[in-house]
Amino acid sequence: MPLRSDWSEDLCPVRRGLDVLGDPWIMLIMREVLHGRCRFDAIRDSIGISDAVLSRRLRLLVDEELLRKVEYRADRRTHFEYVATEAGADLLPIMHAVSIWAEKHTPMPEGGAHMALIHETCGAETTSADLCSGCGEVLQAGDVSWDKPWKSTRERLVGATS
Amino acid sequence: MPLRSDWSEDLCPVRRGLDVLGDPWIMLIMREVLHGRCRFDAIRDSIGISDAVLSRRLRLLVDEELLRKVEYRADRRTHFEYVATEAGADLLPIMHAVSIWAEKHTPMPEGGAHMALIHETCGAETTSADLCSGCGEVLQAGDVSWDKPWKSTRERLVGATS
DNA sequence: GGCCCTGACTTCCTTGAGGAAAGTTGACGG
DNA sequence: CCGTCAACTTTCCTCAAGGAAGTCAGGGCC
Repeated sequence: MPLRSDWSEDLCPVRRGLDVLGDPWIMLIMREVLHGRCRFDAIRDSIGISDAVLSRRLRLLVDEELLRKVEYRADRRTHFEYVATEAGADLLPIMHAVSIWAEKHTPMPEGGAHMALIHETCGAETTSADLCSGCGEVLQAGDVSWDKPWKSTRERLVGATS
Repeated sequence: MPLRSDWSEDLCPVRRGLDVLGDPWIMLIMREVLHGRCRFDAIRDSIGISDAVLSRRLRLLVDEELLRKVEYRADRRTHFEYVATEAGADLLPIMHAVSIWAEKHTPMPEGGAHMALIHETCGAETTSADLCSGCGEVLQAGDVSWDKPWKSTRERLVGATS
């Protein structure tokens, strides 16, 4: 992102993190992948990003090892999909923190509703970003569902694949 | 940020949050303010941002009510400083989450060191973003210090001011 | 009163990011 | 062997983000 300097070598971890995460698309793409929407079209249609930008971001994310590109067969054809690495799945607490902050501090739009973060292991809703506020366990992508009442869905996230 | 669409009305809280936070400068500016570097010059010199960009971002942050601009007198002059609102101080868990992620998943540069997040209320280092992993209390900006060994500082953050 | 200083912005110019649409590649399937 | 589909990649255009330099408004000093 050359409109600003490179922060990947910065001593402060916040800045190093923002070097990758300080882009609004990155987090949205990772959210889709953690929701199991792993294919190019699925991601594009779901977040409303242009082909060119999505393509660039996916390459960046693979380079940075937040995603891995894998082949698989379906409909008797070879497809590609993107799966989260451990680094990618570990963005979960950041997404939770953003979500909790936004629910508290941005106005709820018409037709919106509270999105509950469910720790499926214990069944409780968590109000904390990285430790389940119900049972105290560390939250992992594979153990969490996001309950979106406005879509009537409760989707369990997909964790990292080795 | 009109290079992309406006997400402030989006039903998904992650997207609403990223509408404000999906910019690398925002978080850095807020970090400086929470560290007590509240004046224009102090922020600029500390994060290496140009005057124009800083000025725009500060206005945005005041509009969005993450910061409040206040006058104060020092050196027999009237100065301005920016202080965090509650919404601003509540970015703390996001910063912590980013910091924890970056320490785990980005390479530590030459001369870097682990930045410990200290919950001054109980004295323990926390490894969780929003609940102290030592005592379980909710982490508030005013109760946390960031220990940066590479600068030999341990700075206590400034919380929200009503 | 004139002059300089510092802090806090604006103005202006260049560059590069975002997006629409068209082109490309490599299987398949008919 | 031709069309199709997924998954990009490229091209081109526009617009806005970033940054250097200029501006302005107190305040102090002589």
